[in-house]
Formats: sequence, structure tokens, C-alpha cells
Amino acid sequence: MSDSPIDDFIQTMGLMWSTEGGPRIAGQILGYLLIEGEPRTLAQMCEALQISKGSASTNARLLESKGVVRRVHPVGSRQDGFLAVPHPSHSLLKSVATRLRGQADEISVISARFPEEREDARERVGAFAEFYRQTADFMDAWTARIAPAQGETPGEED
Amino acid sequence: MSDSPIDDFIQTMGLMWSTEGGPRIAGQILGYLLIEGEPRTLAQMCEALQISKGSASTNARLLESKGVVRRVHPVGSRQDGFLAVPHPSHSLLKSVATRLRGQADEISVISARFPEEREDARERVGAFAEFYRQTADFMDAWTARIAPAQGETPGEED
DNA sequence: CAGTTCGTTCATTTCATATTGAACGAACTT
DNA sequence: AAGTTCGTTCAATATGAAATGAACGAACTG
Repeated sequence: MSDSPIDDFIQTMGLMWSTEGGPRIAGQILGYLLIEGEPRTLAQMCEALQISKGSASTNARLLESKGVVRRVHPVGSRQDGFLAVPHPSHSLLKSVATRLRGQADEISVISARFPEEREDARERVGAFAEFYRQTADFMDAWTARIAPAQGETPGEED
Repeated sequence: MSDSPIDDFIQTMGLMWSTEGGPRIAGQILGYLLIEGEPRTLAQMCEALQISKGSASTNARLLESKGVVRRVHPVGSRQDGFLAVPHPSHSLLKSVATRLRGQADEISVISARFPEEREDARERVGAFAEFYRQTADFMDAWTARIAPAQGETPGEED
């Protein structure tokens, strides 16, 4: 089990995802859907990845919220279908950018409270935050350049 | 303990770092050094952050390998000094780019082994990897643009 | 309207890894 | 050269998040 290139890829996606700090199964699901190319149900994920129904649901929804996976409702079926969006990595970068911006803001707020006599520290920390912000802007510009308004509002909530 | 803005910042850096999948203490050390602005010893980190000597050593070295922290040997002191580099976030992004490229390569190798009848999958996965690679290139270009050869070879090894 | 089949939730368990602290070796000091 | 003072390593432990699976409600089905 797991020495086919396909399985190997799925495993690797899981490993990569967990390296980035997320749940391994989310990466595996993304890998699976990327391979399949067509909508797959939660039950199919459970079967293919040998995971519990709860994990499939939770992690598929996580991917959905990040905009890398879309949920479809095929006519004639009660099961939800999950499908990797055309360019998952774009949405991925977008959510990274969003997180970066959030962190930058958080840091800015904190550093604004630094005492007067620590102005040097405030400056260094401020520069740190600013770079994060610029990087976020930069990433957004980058993804926009590659995928000019293709997907449309992939994920609303969080 | 920990409601001064300074401490708050250090805590937040730790949280941010662990969100990214790294050890919390590494983030705290970076925050601490960023605040201080001047070289600090392992002993000082232990004292300030209330951590063990082992953690201080291990995590300082981790930061060093990522190029966000530099080790100095002040004359007249046996202790090593650790100092946040001028623009830590640049080195940070650089190491992200490197990791991205590595992952892209890994995926490419695997997808090359996909069976013939799965060429559609190979194509999707290939596009995924390619985007990763491009993003890595993009990040490198971005950091190079901001900091045009300023720091000099921050981290050799890995 | 009783009986299924879904997806979601949440308390519990499992699992990974961050953190510790003692032991070690190297480089100084006198 | 004996005695310190460093930084590093590594086995053991602690900690936090991921994964499970049973329970629940909603939406179909006959």
C-alpha cells in the first residue's frame, strides 16, 4: 500500500500541508481531488484515503473555506461533490497573503503601544510589520496577474 | 506577567511562528532579539523568556540557519551573541521560497511517474508544481528587489 | 409519516513534536 | 594540567492539535 506514484503524491501533499502547519488529511484530500479531476464524495474520500467520515467532512470544509476546493451538488445525487478548483495554488497563495496581512496589522497595533524610550524597538518592529504588509500586497498582485479575475469570490466566510 | 506591550509582542511572535508550523520558542527569540536590537546571549534569552538552555541553543540555531539571526563573537566575551539581522522578514521569505521550490521539485519528480492513462492527472499536478516554482522565483525576485544584495550570504548551510 | 441517508459536531483518544534537563566535549583560565 | 564556563546533544516528558466515531438534525424516499 502506497508505493504507486499516485498514492505517493497524495502522501506527499499531506506531508507538505502539515509542514505548512495544517492538518495532514487536508493535504491528502486536495491531492486526491487533484488527481481525480472530477467531483468526489465524502464517502469516496473515506474509502480512498482510509479516514473517518468526520475527518473527511471537517477537512473538506477547511479546503473549501480556503477556496482550493469547491462543493457541487450534482443533480440526482444526495451526496455533495467536492472538486479541486482549476488553480488551487492561487487560492492557496491568496489565503497566505490574507494571513500575512492580518499578522502585520496585529503587530502594528502592539508596537504602537511601545513606550517612548523604546522608539528604536518600535521602529524595527514597525519595519518588520510593514514588510509583511507589502509582501501580502505583492502576493495579491501576483495571483491577480496570473489569474485575472477567473474564479470569482471563492470563499466568503472564514 | 506579560501584559506589557513588549512582552505581548514577544508572545505574539511566538504564536505567529507556531501558526506557520515552527517551534513557538523560535518566534519568541526572534521577537526578543528584534526588541533588543543588540546581541544577546543564550543565558539572557533563558532569563528573559524563561526557557531552558537547550531550547535557547536549539532554536537560536534554527533561526540562524534560516538567516534571520546572526551569531557574533564579541571580543572579550566567551559567550556567543545573537542578533536579529537588519531585515529578518527578507530572509524569512527567502527560506519560504526555497522550501516552495523544493516541494515543487519533489512533486514534479513524483508526477513524472504517473501512468500513461493518467495523463490528465499528470497535467493538473504538473501545473500545480509549476505554479509553486514560479511563486518561489517570484518571491526571490521580490526580496532581491527590496534588499538588493544588502545582507551578504546570510545562511550557507541548511 | 416512518425510515434512510446525508453532513456536521463534539467529547475522547491518538499521535507528533516541542521542550526540558542532565550529560558531554571543547575552549578558555590560572 | 586541573578547574570553569561555554554550547550542543539526546533521551524522557509534556503539550497541543489532529483524528476518530458515536450522536444528532435535516433533507430526502417510499
